[in-house]
Amino acid sequence: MKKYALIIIDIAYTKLDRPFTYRIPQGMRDRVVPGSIVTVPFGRANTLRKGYVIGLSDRSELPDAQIKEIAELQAADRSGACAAETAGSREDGADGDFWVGIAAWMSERYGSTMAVALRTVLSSGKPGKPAVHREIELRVSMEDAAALLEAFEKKHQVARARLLRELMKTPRQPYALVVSKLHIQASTVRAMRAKGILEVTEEQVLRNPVSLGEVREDRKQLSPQQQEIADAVVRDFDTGRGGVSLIRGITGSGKTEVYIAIIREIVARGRQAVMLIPEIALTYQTLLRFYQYFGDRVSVMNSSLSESEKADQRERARRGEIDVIIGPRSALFTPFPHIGVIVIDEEHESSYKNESMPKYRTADVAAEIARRKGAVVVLGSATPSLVSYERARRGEYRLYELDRRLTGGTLPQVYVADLREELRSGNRSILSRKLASLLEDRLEKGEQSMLFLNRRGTAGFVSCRSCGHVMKCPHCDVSLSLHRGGRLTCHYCGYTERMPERCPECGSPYISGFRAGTEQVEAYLHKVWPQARILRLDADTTSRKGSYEKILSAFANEEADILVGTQMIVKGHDFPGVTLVGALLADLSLYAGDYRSAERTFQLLTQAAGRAGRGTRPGEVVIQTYQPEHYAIRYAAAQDHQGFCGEEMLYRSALLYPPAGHMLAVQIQSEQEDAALSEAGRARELLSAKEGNLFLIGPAAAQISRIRDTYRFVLYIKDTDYDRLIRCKDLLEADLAERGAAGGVPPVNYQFDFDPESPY
DNA sequence: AGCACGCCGACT
DNA sequence: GTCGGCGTGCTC
Repeated sequence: MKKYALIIIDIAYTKLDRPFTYRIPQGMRDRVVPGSIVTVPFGRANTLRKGYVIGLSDRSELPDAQIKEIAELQAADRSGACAAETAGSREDGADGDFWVGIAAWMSERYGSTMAVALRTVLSSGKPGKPAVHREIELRVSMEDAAALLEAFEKKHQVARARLLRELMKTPRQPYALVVSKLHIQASTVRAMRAKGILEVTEEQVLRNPVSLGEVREDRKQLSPQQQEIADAVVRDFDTGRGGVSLIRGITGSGKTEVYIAIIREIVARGRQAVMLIPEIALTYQTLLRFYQYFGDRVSVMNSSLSESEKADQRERARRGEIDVIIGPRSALFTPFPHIGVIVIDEEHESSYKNESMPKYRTADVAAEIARRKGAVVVLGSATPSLVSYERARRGEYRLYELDRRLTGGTLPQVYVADLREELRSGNRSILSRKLASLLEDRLEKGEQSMLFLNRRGTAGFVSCRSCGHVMKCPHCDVSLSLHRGGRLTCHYCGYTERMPERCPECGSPYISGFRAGTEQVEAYLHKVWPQARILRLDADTTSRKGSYEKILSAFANEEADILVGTQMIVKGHDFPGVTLVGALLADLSLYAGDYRSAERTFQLLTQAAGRAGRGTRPGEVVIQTYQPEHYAIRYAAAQDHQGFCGEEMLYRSALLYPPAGHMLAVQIQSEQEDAALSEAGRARELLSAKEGNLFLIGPAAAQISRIRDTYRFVLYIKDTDYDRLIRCKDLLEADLAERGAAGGVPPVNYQFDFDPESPY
């Protein structure tokens, strides 16, 4: 029985990201194992903090007096201490070690702290975004505040004065923003709070749970094509060949049935299955099909579950009470005793890349878990990501095709409407003549249509019609967006202010928001076809809990003729009554300003086209664009994924973008612009000196050059060898640690993103 | 992330 | 002097 435990404290701070030795109390010695989550006294004040056990030891190099004792064993989440007793399996009893190993692999591969990686893996929570949002609020009148301010200034209490002055400008502000911007210590806030000058409020951050409606579906027989794929994957599992299989299956080709067939076989062999779905696409139809086969041996993880409910699911999985878990990205870390298969549906979806640290790609972590467990991975999509498709083409993944619709329906007829042409012939409306006439036709026939606008974000920015001044966030380099109730909000830091009556720049009263979007489209449609029943789906209409599902099921029940929305309407849902889909401005997503914008546009348009004609009637699609000759639009119209990939790869290869090569984005942040810039320059120097012959770009200011008064610079490193990029990351980290010891580090922060999927 | 330690200017 | 605030170091 080991006496000591090596523990990583749950603080996302590089200097603390190393193991600390704690004594295990007698009564806990048989239960504390790697992967255990514990509470330990930490620091001079012995404040109780969460920690993760990463190893055990008999003795310690430190004098015994310096070692503290573990206070509490919080959870034996991955302990494996009472794991299934199946004999002969090599990973038995070491499950905690297994997940600690995965965390270590992730922290090395993606350049995060061990604490953050362990948090992601062990508690299966949602790292990064806090569950509570703290705000500081002024609690005295303006007169009193002015008096206090004067008093503080007289006493040279500069920190308090700074904070008070800021609160007098804006009485309520996010805690994190204030503290970082004004260099205020927590103790200062606490002192002022004790005096009753301000109050710190905590708000629960709401998540929108998905509530499910009633649907029924019958069991289906697999087609020969489906059966063949299922058999091949199961064979890979049986022979121990393992690996990743990619299924390219057009919408309606029955990918879900293939997943179920594979999972059934592997579950029958005594192993468990993880079924991953994109964040918002958990459809009742999918769930029901799984229930039909696995009954109460299947469980669902979704964002509406509380932390304790999630913990319950994990516990059931660990005890072997369930065989299948369905859930988003985080369900990957479900502590099954013997994972046999991991399925990732709609593999190309962006929600599979974690946007906060560690910035992992789900398919890659899944492949690593599978490799270590002797399991298989199945990826499925109608429009596989270029990364996955290229790996399949190179033979790293196995590629399978499902190219027939099960319903026997034909592929939709796609038209491209040239908006320049429309303008030339005097049509200035949002609808091309083609789309307008088809829409008219559907309304007459009583069939349904979907119109979507692929713009990112919904609330428009506010600008002055007279001088062109755009309302911007004072702390971030972005424009503010107009929300309900006439408030302007910053999406990056949460800053809000009232919508001004007059332009702050020129005083003109003609300042207003552009709500150019779905609302405008809806109004236009209503004007032209007053009798048409229209539903609208965007961030505005779905801000209330459950309204997203409500709108979609109303449309599925044919309670409306037209559904207008942003890209969220093209994901996942199955509307048999829809025979017409219109992409109103296909170009919009082409201008996102990063190397993946063409790919995203192609995927979006192809997925949208797939929504038409899912029932028995054939569908039609109209893509409206100013650039009909752009290859993303041409190939989407032709529904030609392979063709698109071929052309896109030419471009990626020429510039060594992923998947032709690998790219590491090094983000260097500081509140001092010059410090960030010179640090970034230093990083570049160091890399070219030590590694040499690297493809370096920048440093340059990030696209959004300032967030929360923190300046952001990016340095890109491109190379064909991923491991070399890891070496670069290690090099920078080591240099930082070395200089930290010597005490010569400017106040900068590094963040790494391997093969970034969104622009910086 | 917190908290103690030590430096520096204002008030008894 | 010493009270009290603000920056710097250390945490098994």
